[in-house]
Amino acid sequence: MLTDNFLRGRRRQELSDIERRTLEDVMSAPVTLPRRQTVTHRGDVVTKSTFLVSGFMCRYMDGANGLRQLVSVQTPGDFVDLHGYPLQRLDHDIATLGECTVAYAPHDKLTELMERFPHLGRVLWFSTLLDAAMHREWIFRLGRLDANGRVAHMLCETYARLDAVGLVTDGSFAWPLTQQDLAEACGLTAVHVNRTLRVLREAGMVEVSDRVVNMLDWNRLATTAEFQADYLYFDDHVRTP
Amino acid sequence: MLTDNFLRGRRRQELSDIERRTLEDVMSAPVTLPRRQTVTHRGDVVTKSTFLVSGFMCRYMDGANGLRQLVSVQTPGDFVDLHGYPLQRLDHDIATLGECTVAYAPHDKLTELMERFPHLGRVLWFSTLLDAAMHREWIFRLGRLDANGRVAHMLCETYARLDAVGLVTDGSFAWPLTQQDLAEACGLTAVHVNRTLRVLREAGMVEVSDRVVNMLDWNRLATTAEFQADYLYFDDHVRTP
DNA sequence: CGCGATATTGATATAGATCAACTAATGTGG
DNA sequence: CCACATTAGTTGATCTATATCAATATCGCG
Repeated sequence: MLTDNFLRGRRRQELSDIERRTLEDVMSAPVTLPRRQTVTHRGDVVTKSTFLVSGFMCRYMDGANGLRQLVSVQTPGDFVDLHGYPLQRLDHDIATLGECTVAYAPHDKLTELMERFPHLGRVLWFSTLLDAAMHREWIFRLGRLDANGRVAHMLCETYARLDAVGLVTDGSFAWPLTQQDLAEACGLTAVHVNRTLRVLREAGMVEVSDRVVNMLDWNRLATTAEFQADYLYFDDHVRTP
Repeated sequence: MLTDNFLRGRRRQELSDIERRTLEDVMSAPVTLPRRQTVTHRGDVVTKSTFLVSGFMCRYMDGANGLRQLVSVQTPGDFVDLHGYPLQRLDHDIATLGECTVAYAPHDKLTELMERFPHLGRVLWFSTLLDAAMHREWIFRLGRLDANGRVAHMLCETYARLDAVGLVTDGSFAWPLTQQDLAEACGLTAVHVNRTLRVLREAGMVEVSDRVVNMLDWNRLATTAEFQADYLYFDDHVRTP
């Protein structure tokens, strides 16, 4: 099913078969989006939400100097703009990184669905709050870590999230971000990201090349990143109230 | 009523009288909390949420070097840790800045309440997403603005939020944050915040002294901050779906 | 083949950190 | 009510992480 990965990377919540099936019924047929394309602009009114089946997307804001600041990277299984359902209007842009497959969930159908399954409503709420938790960690990353720590933290988080949806093999995973993208995520320049990656590589912690990340020494990388995975809420399976 | 300010600073959503009254009934009697006290720690399981009646609170994360990184400042009318309702466990610490008055809403009662009033449920969801929107802007602030811009942005946001709940008089408002706090919010050192405030003051944009902020030139301050208030969702009154 | 996108490396500049000293205000115990 | 500690703010001197500018290398692709 399309939603096989939904909440697998956000697995705290279990969905019943009927909930899962109903959610699936609400989705449009999958659509392919080309790489590096902005699909929603700040201020746009949204009436459907995008479920990311495969590929990577990102959310970002434009700065006056022309550079953008990424505020999130979305991985398969994410409901990219579910927050647009209560917000109705977006405060940032959304773009694809690599080529993506997505399916759409119209908001009016989500409303019906949540009336029938209040528990599913709280699961969806939970999912949007997980994004907020990642935002907070992102703030920490920018505010308190140096360049090595920021890049390392970014890679640790991505590893953990992709691992949860089965997209890690032998410590390595596909990664469509360029050094420029990584720079825009970490509040650094592309040049400095390049040097930072060299440091991490020469230290034997991680290799990033050819759109593939190879985690060589998780422990040292996580230490450099001050990474603690608790904010991803993977560690327990609790039913929502 | 205690909740008079609820969603006044988040005023997109209107509550009916009955919703408002029911929400009020769920709240504990108001409690006073002393200044500069951590009230919840990362990892704590929470079974009630805190409604901030008056005063300022903040949420923060500890870095390895001992410094903390603020990830949000909460102002009167905010449901400080409503996200703890779906999340059940917090990924950050919560503390008071100045002295505060709060009231608590037990989570089991919130569940009942949302079953009776699904619309109110979406309003609460909306409220937590507003925090996420502020997180995103915070990421932008740290990733793309220099020290002047960061401090200016912080002050612009606070001004806008306090204005919405009627806590601004003649362009000035009470502000319990020390320069150290502001530094921990902006990813700067206290020394540099001090110099930054001097620059903004000498430029005639804003005066921060004696726990009071005086906005002297909103336009220039907002330009310095690249501040656009749309992410606070004040501009329109739309009913949730 | 040649062109745009990406990655890499070196040289230099700078915003902000760090270290240090001092002031002013506030509180507190004797 | 004083003596002294504590907290917050201010300013100067120096250091450093990262930005900026510039050149070259590599690679996929039309």
